[in-house]
Amino acid sequence: MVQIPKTPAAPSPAPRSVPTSADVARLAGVSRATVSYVLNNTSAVRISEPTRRRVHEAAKELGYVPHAAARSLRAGHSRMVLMPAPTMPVGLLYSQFINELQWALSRLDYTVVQHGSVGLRGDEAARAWAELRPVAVLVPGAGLGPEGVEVLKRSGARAVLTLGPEKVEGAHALLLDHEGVGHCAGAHLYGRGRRRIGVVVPEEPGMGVFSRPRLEGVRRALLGTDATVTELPLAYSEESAARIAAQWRALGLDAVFTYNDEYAMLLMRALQDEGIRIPEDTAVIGADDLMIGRLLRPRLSTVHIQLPSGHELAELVDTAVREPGGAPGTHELLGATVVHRDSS
Amino acid sequence: MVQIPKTPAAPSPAPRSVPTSADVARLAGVSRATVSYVLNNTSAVRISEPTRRRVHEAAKELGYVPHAAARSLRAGHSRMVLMPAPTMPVGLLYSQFINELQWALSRLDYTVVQHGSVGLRGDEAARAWAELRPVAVLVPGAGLGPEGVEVLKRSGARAVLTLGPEKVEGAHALLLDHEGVGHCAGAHLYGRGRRRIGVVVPEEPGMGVFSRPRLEGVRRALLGTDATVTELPLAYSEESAARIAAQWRALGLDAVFTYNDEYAMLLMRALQDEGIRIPEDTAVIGADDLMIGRLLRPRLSTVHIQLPSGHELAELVDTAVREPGGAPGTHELLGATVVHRDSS
DNA sequence: TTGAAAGCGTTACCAA
DNA sequence: TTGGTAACGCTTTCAA
Repeated sequence: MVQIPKTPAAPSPAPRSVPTSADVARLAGVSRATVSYVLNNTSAVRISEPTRRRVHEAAKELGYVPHAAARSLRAGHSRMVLMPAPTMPVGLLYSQFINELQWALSRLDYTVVQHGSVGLRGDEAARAWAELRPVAVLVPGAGLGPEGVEVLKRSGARAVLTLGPEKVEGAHALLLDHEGVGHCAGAHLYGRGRRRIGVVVPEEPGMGVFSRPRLEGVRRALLGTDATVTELPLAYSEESAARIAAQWRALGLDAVFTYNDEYAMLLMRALQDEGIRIPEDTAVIGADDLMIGRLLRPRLSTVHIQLPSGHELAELVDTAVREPGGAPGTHELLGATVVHRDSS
Repeated sequence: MVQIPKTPAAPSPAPRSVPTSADVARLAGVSRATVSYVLNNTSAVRISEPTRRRVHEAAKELGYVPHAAARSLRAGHSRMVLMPAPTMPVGLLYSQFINELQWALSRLDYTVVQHGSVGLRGDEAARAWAELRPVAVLVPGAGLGPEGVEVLKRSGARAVLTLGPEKVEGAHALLLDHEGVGHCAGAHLYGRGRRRIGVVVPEEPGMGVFSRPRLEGVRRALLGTDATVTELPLAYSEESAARIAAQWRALGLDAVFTYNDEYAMLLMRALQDEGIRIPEDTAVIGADDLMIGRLLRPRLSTVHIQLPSGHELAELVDTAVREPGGAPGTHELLGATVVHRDSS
């Protein structure tokens, strides 16, 4: 490898300034306008075939790539759909959903961008997003308040969608019914004859928005029955699971809802290592219906959450963008159903 | 909820056009320049305290958010670091790494953005990224060719880093030594006395770039020995795993390297369901050192990959941005080490 | 301490 | 069929 001293007489072409449409125009011997017409296939004007070719060749030769910022500045809008990048490791279910959504939105000619907003609280994050002037913002989880929505709309976002446990004023909300997930699990365990029911509450910060409603759902399902609910704080580590498992017999629980399948795997392992039999001594049910649940022995019962398909959600975004007047309060409740396997 | 007919006399303020710095200036009774000075804390110029206050108040009242595109258009550069969003579900290891990286880059005042480039092949993707004029591009995995790098650099990217199995001309490369991972695994199994060694090759499209070098690494480790290597095509589904497990005794293997821990879990389960004892009949080793490996019984041996810390990588990006001349060929080799548990 | 004006790269209108 | 030109929102130099 040749080390380059001071003078950039490198083998690779010297770092020229980046080519603009003006450069293309100059090289092709036409005006900037013509370049724009050709490269955008503008149908309103007809450009002669030889000219088109010259423009295309010039563009290719220079390695011209249009400047998105300039374009959207001129146009007054962009086709960017912004989502915050997940700030914590996210399950398979959700990451598949994201991919599907990105694909569907690309088909509709949107550019999907995940903004790495770490360490930004609520409104700061909203402002950071707003600087990019996205045409739509899709926020999973909680954390966006009504003020945030307002900031985004004021800065030109034609649609703000939330996908989370609670409705946010001014935004289209897709309600993930975490409370319903808990309710499902609780009702299922009760129906299987269990009465002393534990509920795992992850200790990882930020999970509270999801875990609390799930817990409440269990409580509601068991309201007015003779069943009891016991909270089980659990960190995602073997030590934490072992600690709980060691007290298990003392706790006297005959069932546990583990928040999700990943925590289920963690806890089941610890329980089995303690000699607790599943489901005879303790029934276990998870949530999210991940692949690992099917691979556990006994196979894990779980609560399946009916996420919208990426395609549906993409359509929803597109509609909201095209008709910003359309009842911003619309919301859909996403269902939960039990998948009964062998662990309960 | 009030349905809005035609006239947008909504309860929420009518969708005014988005406020610009000119609007702020008008409301505060100053010039646009002054607004810019105040909001950017420009030190070269001293603005009286009362004026500052008026500007800040006006900005807050209008909900003004600066327009990033206009700013970077004028400035001639941005602080955006672009990464392609992962196109397939990604392990815990990697997603934690991404988070750490995003955090570290934010600390250095970069905006991190993951671009959802689905269905775009190599150079198309590079062009799409180039339109956003990122100051740096970080590409995990394969798929970016030298032409792509050239496009990005020509459009002003001051640093292009790849994090993958092979070096790309013109880019800083962090080499993930997949071949070394396979070599580790192969050497380990051989050292444990195994001689008929299977290697799982995921059938999912796009994994070939990673799985092939891992396979080759095993081959190299066993070169010149009496051990044999058998390729085992496996899809990430229970059926596929069951199919392989059914033929297992006929295959006569005494060890298997499962590409990673997730495939290990899948295959181990199928083998155990067939009554194959691990590690007595067949030793198993995975890779990536995921949490699930510790939860399997027997505990899974695995190959740990030494990823750079997010902080280190962020520094590397920053350096590359500030000194674009700095030997674009630099590369680091990231090590792999065996974590020996009970499955081998 | 503040204001006027130029210019970043694009596109769209109007004139040639 | 093509070219000139203004405008998008912002920063910055120069002048007042």
